[in-house]
Amino acid sequence: MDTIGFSKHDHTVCIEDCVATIEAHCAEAGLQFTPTRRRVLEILLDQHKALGAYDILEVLRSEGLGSQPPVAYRALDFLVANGFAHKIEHLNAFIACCRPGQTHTAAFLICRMCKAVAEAPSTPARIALEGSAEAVGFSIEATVVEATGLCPNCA
Amino acid sequence: MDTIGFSKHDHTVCIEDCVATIEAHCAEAGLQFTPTRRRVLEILLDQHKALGAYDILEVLRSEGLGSQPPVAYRALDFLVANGFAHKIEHLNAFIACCRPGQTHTAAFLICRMCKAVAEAPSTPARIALEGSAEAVGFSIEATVVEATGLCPNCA
DNA sequence: ATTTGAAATGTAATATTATAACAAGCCCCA
DNA sequence: TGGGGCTTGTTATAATATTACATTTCAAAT
Repeated sequence: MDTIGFSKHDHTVCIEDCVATIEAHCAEAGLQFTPTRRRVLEILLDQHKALGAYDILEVLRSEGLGSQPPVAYRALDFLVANGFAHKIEHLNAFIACCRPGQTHTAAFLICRMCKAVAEAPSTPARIALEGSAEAVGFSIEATVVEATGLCPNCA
Repeated sequence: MDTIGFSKHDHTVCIEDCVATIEAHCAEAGLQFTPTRRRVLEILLDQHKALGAYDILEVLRSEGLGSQPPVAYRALDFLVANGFAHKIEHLNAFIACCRPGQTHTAAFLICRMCKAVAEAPSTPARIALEGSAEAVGFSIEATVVEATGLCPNCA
C-alpha cells in the first residue's frame, strides 16, 4: 500500500487504516469522533482528490446525515482544526490528510486536469521561508504550499 | 524607499514607480493598460494589504468606472495574468506585485491581525518542492506559498 | 440519579466570492 | 472600410461560506 502520491494502492485498506488511526487519536485526545465527522472523513478518503464542501454536503444529504451547509462546514472545520484534513485554498476544496496525527506543514501537488491532489513533505519549503520571514521580523504560524501542474497520469 | 515587507517607505513614490514601470512594460509587450486596469492597480498599490474584488469594485463604483463584478474581476484577471498582481488564495484577495515585470514564483507573509501582506522570495521554496514533485513524476507549473502569522507591528 | 454546562446539531436566512452569457463599442490594420 | 480581436457594459446566476438562534446530547460533578 502506498498512501502518498499518484500511484495505485489498496484503497479499502487505506481508508480503514486512516479512520482507525484517527478514531484512536480522538479517543486519546478526548475529541468527539461523531458519526457525521466520521462520515465526512470517509467521504474525503474515498477520493484522492479535493472535494468541495457542497460535494460532501450532497453525499450527506443523500444519506440523511444533514442537509444544510453548516453541517458540512462544521465537520470539515473539525477535521481541519485537528489535522485530519486540509483545505486546498487554490480549489476551495478539502482533502483528507494522509498522515493523521502528525503535526506537519502541508504542501500539495494539484493536477489541473484531474484535480488529483498529492501531499508532499513541505518542511523544506517552510524552512526556506523562515529565513525571509525572520529577516523582516515576521513570525510564521502556518504555511500553505500549493503547486499546480500535471500529474504523471495526465501528462 | 523600501518596497518589501512591513517597514515604512515613501508610498507615493512607490506607487508612481510601480505604475510607471508597468505602463512601460505594457507598452513594450503590446498590452492595453486601460484606465480601469490602471486604476485597479493604483487601488491595490495604495494599500499594503490584500483587497477583495468587491472592495475594489466599491472604489470603482464610487468613481464611476464600473459597477458590476465582472469589471473588477476582469481588471484583476489582467493584472494577475501578467504578473502585476497576485491572488492571495488564503484570503480570496488580491495584492499588487512589488516586483512587476520579473517572472517569479511568489511567496507571501500574511499577518492574521492586520491583513498586511509582504511578498517574499519563494524560489527556494519552489526548489524544495521540485524534488518531491520529480520523485512522483509531477511537473510543477505554478506554486503558491502563503505563510500566516504575526507581522512585527502586531506581534 | 440529577443537575448543569460545554459541545454538537438542526435549520433558516443571508453574506461573500465568482462566473456565464451576450450585446455593444473601440481600434488596429489590411 | 470593414473585419477581427480585444475590451467593456449589463443582467443574471452560480458557488462558496457564515451568522444566528433554537434544540439536543452527553459526560462530568454533585
